[in-house]
Amino acid sequence: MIVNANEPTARTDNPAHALLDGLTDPQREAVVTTEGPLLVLAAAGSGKTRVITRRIAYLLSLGVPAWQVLALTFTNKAAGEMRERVGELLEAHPQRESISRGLTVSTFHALCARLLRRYAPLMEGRANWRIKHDYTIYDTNDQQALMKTTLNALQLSTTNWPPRTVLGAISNAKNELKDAAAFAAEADDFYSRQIAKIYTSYDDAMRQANAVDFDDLMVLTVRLLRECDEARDEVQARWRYLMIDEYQDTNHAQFVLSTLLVGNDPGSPPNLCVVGDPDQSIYGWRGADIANILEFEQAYSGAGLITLGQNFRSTAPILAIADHLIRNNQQRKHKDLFTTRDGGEQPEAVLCRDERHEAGLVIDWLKARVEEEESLTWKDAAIFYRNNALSRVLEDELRREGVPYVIARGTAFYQREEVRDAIAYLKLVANQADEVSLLRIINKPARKIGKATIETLAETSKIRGVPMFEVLRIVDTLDLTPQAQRAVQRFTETVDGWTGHGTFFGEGVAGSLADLVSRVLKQSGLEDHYKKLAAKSEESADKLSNLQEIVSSAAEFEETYEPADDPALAPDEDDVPPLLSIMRAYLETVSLVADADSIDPASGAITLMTLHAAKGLEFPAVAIVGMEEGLLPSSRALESESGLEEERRLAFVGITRAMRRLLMTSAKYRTQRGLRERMIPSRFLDELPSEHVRVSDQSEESWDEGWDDAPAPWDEPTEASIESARRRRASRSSGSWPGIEPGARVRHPRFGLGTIAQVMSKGMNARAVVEFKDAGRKTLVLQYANLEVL
DNA sequence: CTAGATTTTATTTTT
DNA sequence: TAAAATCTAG
Repeated sequence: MIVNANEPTARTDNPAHALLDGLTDPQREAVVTTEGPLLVLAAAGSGKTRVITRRIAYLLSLGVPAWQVLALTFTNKAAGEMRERVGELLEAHPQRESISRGLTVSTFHALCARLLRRYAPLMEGRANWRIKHDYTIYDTNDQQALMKTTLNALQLSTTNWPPRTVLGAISNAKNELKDAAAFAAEADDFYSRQIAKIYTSYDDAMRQANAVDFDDLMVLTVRLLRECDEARDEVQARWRYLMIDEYQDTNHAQFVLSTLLVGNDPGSPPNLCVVGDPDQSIYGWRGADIANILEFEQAYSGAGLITLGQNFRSTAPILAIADHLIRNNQQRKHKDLFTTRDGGEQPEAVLCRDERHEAGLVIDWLKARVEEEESLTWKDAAIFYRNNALSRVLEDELRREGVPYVIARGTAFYQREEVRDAIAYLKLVANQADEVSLLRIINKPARKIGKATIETLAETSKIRGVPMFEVLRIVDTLDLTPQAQRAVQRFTETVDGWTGHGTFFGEGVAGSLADLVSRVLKQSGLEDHYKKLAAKSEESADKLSNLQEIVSSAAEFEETYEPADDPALAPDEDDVPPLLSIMRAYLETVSLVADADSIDPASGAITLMTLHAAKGLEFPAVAIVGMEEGLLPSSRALESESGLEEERRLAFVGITRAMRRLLMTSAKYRTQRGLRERMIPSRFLDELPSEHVRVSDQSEESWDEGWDDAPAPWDEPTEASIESARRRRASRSSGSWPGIEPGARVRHPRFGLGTIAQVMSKGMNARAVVEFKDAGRKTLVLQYANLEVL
């Protein structure tokens, strides 16, 4: 099946050498070069994972103690997979249990979270050290909530200072290891001075809440290892071999972190092996610095370089179009991609009518592939898209057709309102300084602590510099109505009941995590709240069952949880109640889940995911939808050349996931946030070599089937229609629909002249019943957005 | 203070 | 379209 250009290594009796079986020369080289810094440039599909896992197994079989080996990835899924595959490779080994004990395979973020838990006490009391060992991790939503309060306190409007934008600027600074003071020192214009001010206040609020964001995990660990000799010495004495996967996605902070973990003493160069592919760098927007990989050899003197160029994954035509596409990137060092898998079907590109047509077509295509090829099943098929919003139509259609599918959205469960509420209660129990969580749930469900009361509490907390929860305890001294004071007191008593007044011991305190969770759900009133509503709406019934699911998830976590007996990773928790320590571990895990983590290759279903989540995976049959200007490349990325090139790499990543069959689609019209728009096929489709792609235009087929309010395909956009679309959009955002009332004459792009018979709804997505005399007196319910008033 | 209705606004990718 | 913000009636 796979014909290897290089002759495979001969099998020997040495178990270590069995690990080299079936590897090409450069692959084998990468496995056995265990000492010193090494850069492995691994092209898409070149057996990168294979090399890393064999390398780890090889090290262990040579007698390197597992606890000296550290492998870092970006997702939990990648880490789990790596651990599993190393285990499989060692299956034959006589002492496989003992030689792999203590091996650390982790994500950057989880490793940092652990190191901070462990060593934070050593840093407490140092100037500006922000956190204690019982800190909370804030996710994007928490960050935004805190940023909103921060901006509010600074009297800055969220219109001029959008929280996302401000947080983005701060995140960039943190990725460069610039703290608020350093940022302020460099700020030489109004805008950056303002950001510096916000950055300072935000960090202040984070300190107050004893919380860190994702970037802080890196920043604070770097500071810890730089300033605390004890921590650094322990860590460096321990991990002697470090491997980093997807190195092209590391940012500056992660670069510095990796040198701190293993040291970079010219006298004894570190055993640091990094694996990556500049052509698959797709996280530039998150601060990934491609210089890390390009300048690796300068950063580590004497570093080795191995290039893996042979592709074992895709057929020749697929590889040919990927190669052709990526050659359009100017900022790139050319790399030869080659395969020995000759033959294979041509990739296809199809122009569809609209997103529904596209969804149906893609599903039909995948169905046909599965029917045609015996060895193909649903689980071998995947659909990729640029943004999550594009999955909706696909999901609808898949459900309608009864095709099994899974969607890679590991975070979805924890993003639900009711689940976030429950987690917020737990976070508050774990860290009472956590103001974001407190504010989230203090009046949820409603317990008569209203806006005015909360404002007084928050203000008092600000003025006195006391955590808000402490203010709740002295509510009787504040100028509030007796009712409000009672309500607040009852709330504090409830929370104190869960924590046993901070002791986590005694009567009424939960005995297990699951027990605590179910108490919290009951006594907070959250459960009752949804129980009451469950009979009325399906949504509430769902929410109720989600709450139950948290209890099960906690129980499951508890069952599989083993406290690390690892000196560098286990927090010093002799005097910490077990319940508290397991809850912290649970909250940490929950905070660090990623979408890609939920992908289960064993499920018998089509996988749907974003192009970003697809990196590192492969599927026999792949469809990429929404290959349109403004989508892929995304309109945001079009602002810069480097942005465009990153989009091209994203397309490259998508294409190179495909092993045998590939379909790319674009739609002529697409409804985005309720507005139907004319789309232009992606420039990336034009950049593909025509001799290797089968292109077809199906956008004008079977028009009578789809009787919706779409513009007719033969209506090419004219200046006038573009202008009227612009006006419609403008009037839509201002919320007014001039002249739309019963009797008004209107024109619809597909159905022509008509009269409004009845107004169904007003506002932004207003609809009306319109009668069309010309089209056989048809009466249709249409969106105002598509009507032109005459 | 609460709950629901109404209006406004924002849209990429994620640890 | 969907989420967030704002308004309104009880």
